[in-house]
Amino acid sequence: MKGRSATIRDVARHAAVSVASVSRALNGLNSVHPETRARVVASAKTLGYVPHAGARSLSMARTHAIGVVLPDLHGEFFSEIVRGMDRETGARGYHLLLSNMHADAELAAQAMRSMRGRVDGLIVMAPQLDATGLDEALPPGVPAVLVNARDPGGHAGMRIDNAAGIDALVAHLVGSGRRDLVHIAGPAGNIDGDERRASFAAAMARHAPDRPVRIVAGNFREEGGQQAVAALLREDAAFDAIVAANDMMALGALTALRTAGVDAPGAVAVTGFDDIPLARYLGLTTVRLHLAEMGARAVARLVDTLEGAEDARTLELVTPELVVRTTTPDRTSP
Amino acid sequence: MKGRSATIRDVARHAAVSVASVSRALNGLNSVHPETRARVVASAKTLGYVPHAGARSLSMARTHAIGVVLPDLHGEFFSEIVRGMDRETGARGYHLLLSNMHADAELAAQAMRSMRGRVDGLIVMAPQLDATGLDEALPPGVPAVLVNARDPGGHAGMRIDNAAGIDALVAHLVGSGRRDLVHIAGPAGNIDGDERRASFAAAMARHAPDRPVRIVAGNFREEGGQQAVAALLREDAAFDAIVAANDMMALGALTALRTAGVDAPGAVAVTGFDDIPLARYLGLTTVRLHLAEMGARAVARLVDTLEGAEDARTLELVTPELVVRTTTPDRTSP
DNA sequence: CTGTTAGCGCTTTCAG
DNA sequence: CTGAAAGCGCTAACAG
Repeated sequence: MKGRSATIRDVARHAAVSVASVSRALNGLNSVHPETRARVVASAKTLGYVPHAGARSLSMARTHAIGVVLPDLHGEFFSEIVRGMDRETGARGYHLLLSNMHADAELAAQAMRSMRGRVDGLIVMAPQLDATGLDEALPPGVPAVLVNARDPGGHAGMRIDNAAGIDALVAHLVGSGRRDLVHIAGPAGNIDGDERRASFAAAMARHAPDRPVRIVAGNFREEGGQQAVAALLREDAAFDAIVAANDMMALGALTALRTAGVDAPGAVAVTGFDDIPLARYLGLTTVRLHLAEMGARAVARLVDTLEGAEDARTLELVTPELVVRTTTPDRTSP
Repeated sequence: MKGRSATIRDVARHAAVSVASVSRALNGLNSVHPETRARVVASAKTLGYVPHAGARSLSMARTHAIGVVLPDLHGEFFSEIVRGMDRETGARGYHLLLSNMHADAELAAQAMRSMRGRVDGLIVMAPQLDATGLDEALPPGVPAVLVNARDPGGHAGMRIDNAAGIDALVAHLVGSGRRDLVHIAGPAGNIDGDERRASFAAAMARHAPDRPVRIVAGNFREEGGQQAVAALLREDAAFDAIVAANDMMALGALTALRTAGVDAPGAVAVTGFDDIPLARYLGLTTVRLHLAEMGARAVARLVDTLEGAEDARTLELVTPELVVRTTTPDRTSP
């Protein structure tokens, strides 16, 4: 009951023209007699003809699809990025082909290979893969842009500008009268964690050069924030602001502070990083990432190079936006 | 500098065999002399040969990809579903091809057509498309499963079991000693909103047949919950439990109640629907949707039919899970 | 076990 | 303006 769907040949036969003419007519080439085109279009419609994208791709050596290799769609993070990519991809007339790559580098390579002939370019989100391991995995001749990779090597790359984010936070804190900031770091080895930690030191040097750079360990999780505060309190440290490496730790810090009887935004201000939904709800001052925009930019750059533009194969940063809420009240004015 | 990547023919030449043998060797067909296979594998490796998936698909009439047509990746909702699909899809050796369809039915149809020859099957998330409009849009001969569609028509479908969710909530409330429940409904016209409203009446009939069915209008947003409570308070209604059609409205209701001086979980219990992250944080009793599981099931069913199994082309429901937290304290025991 | 030969469905010279 | 024919890269009979 399901006679295979009509091919271009069926249409040609029905319209009594050659397949070449059908192709030309349907693709809007100008060298087609109006009447011929009309006949073809009519035949196509009555036969319910839909071009076979696969065949078209093979013949044109162009799939109009871009592949995305990512660790796991887990959490707000990746889905936001993918959302931005999906958007841009649709706007440019491309498709998105997803493939999640499990931590293992070998599987990652395989995931990429399996896309050859299916996509025109690749976007790789490989927090764990380094540039060289990537070069081996990347199919030769396939343009790629690396998102959130430690080192894009000779490829185009997209990253969050952690330094700018931390700098904005520290500047804001110092500007609101805070003097003794301490940073709750992300897990060592994590790209963003590492960058934010380093950036904190740099920001302190710039905005409060006379103050010491205090950093306590964390893990990006809520408990991490609580434990960090506990440690701080235990050693009786003096501090009036906490710059957590992400929102979850900031929340943990906030609750730990309050349950310990510390006047949370009053005596010690708290900032996060990411601007997760909960942050808005709890009034956490933080930094918004514009993940969707980053995804969109990745696609835009890739498509541009696919369509002939020369890409600088450089690392492009997307700047986070400071979002001031209630956990960092101003102290400079009475 | 980028000599086109090696084809099967290059490998054949290099290994001094026919392309057929290369194909057989590389695809693990048994009818190949071990030594030949070894030579082929070696040649493939030295040439850096990666099979061209597109060509393979065309020849085999099988893409091993499934297309997903969805409104927009916005919010926790869709990304969770897509995540589940991505998982299952990877496990089954398939790829996911995304394509977001803007509300317009014509564009939706186009999105689906554009996938012909690119995918073996389709998963359509079309809250707004009805079954008939879908039948016209669906490429003929392409198996599809509809997720969250009002009426799957003659297709396979997946949906959240709203009735089961509401029933569990009402049973729990009545079981904890509540008598006067009121439902804050979702926007009229929304599938889930409508179903939950109807289910509320049904659940009341079953668990508290002697009580009236009270329903106030809402819109799935936080303000909707606040306004609903305001209206309730204004008319001096007597109620000891609110069953909101989703978590956001439950939150709105909760805060409205509290700012109005009502003892929130004490005098009136509140429940939501969805189990968004915020719900856990605020201790909201609600119902968890298992969205990822739904996505995975959709893929599983589709792949099964693609691989020959007979699908019942029926609507399959995924049951939500009651999550009791602190907004519904027990009142039956002192 | 291996090679030859048709295609898969479409685009694209190259001649009319 | 139109048609015939040669592929795109790979698989799958069909003969050896």
